Amino acid sequence: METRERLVESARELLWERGYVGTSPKAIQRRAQAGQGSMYHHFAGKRDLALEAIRRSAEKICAIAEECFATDGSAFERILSYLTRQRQVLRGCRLGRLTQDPDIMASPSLRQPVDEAFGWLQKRLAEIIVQGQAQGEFDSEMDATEVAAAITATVQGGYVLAKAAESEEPFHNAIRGVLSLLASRVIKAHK
Amino acid sequence: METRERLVESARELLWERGYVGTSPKAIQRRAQAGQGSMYHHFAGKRDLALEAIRRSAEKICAIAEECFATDGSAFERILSYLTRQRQVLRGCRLGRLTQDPDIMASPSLRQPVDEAFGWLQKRLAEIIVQGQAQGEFDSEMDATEVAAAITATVQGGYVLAKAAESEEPFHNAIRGVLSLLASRVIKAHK
DNA sequence: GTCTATAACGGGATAGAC
DNA sequence: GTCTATCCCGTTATAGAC
Repeated sequence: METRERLVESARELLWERGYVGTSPKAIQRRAQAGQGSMYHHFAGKRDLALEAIRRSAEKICAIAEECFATDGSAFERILSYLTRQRQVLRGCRLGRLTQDPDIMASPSLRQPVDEAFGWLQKRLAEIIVQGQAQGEFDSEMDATEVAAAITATVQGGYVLAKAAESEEPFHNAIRGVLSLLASRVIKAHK
Repeated sequence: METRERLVESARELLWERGYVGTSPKAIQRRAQAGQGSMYHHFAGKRDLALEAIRRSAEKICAIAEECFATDGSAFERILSYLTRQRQVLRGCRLGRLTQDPDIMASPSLRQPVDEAFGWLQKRLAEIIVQGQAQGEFDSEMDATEVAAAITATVQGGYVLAKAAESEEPFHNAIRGVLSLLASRVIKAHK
């Protein structure tokens, strides 16, 4: 891997592990096995490198989610596929953790990719719910936007509870909980 | 307010705003209008002061939740009271944000109060759900532990989504979403 | 109890040689 | 492109005077 690429990947890992405030350029360089000079040659500074790392993480997260959504199956099954996909629960969400970082939130350009990814995710889930309703699978009384937000929030909150407990259990409990609630809005008569 | 007390309250505010890694002793002193010497007289160091601040925040959060839970009303109404209580949504959760802090998670003593508070919250919600089931209010098929985790996670995740969007909307959407899902498990025949 | 001085260290970046 | 030297500042204390 070239130096530039190693720098971005190292930044992605450290942002995940320690956040923006907790990550120093020096730490990124060490992990990437690159010198000071290399980093400041390829990037204007810490912020610039972080921006690229965050953008890439946001793209990947959306791509992985879309893989789950694009499977064929009922709307419920597609949501199930997303909620039960493999995750490194105890490491948390690469994007969610950035929302707790004061420097990220203070910088519109750094916050933007995070905002867009969560916005896209909720919109996509809402679309799937609406499709399910159109096909008579889901109770049409359900507010798609609200339920989509609840699902997205459960995942993010699940990570928080898992970290607090240093255990994956509360995460999986939360996912099963929201899935069971959602399952009860599936129309029984549906095929 | 005495100096010691001002230091703890300042630490609470700064931990909320900037987290542990992002908060320096100097910043706490400035906010508390206390000198270096005062801080190191009353506390062994940054960690020691943070521990007291975190413990206090955990206690307060549990106390506020219990106020909501202790109101009379159905199980659903008590949960509703908790979920719709006044919150400073865009500032996030004092405890949830700490789970994203590498230094907090690396220190058992700093993590403990956070862990206990979330554990207590989930246990308490599960109890209320079980009570609701015993009284024929909630569908008895529901797994109380899982739904309690889902509710707790929705709140925490709602904060994350709100911060990302710099808007309270996704938080309130998520809360309404989980409430509507929960409402559909209330037995209609119940008085 | 509170103050100031001091210190060792790391963060974040610039400059210029190679 | 990458390296080393250098810089200024903030962090997290400790020491001792008042």
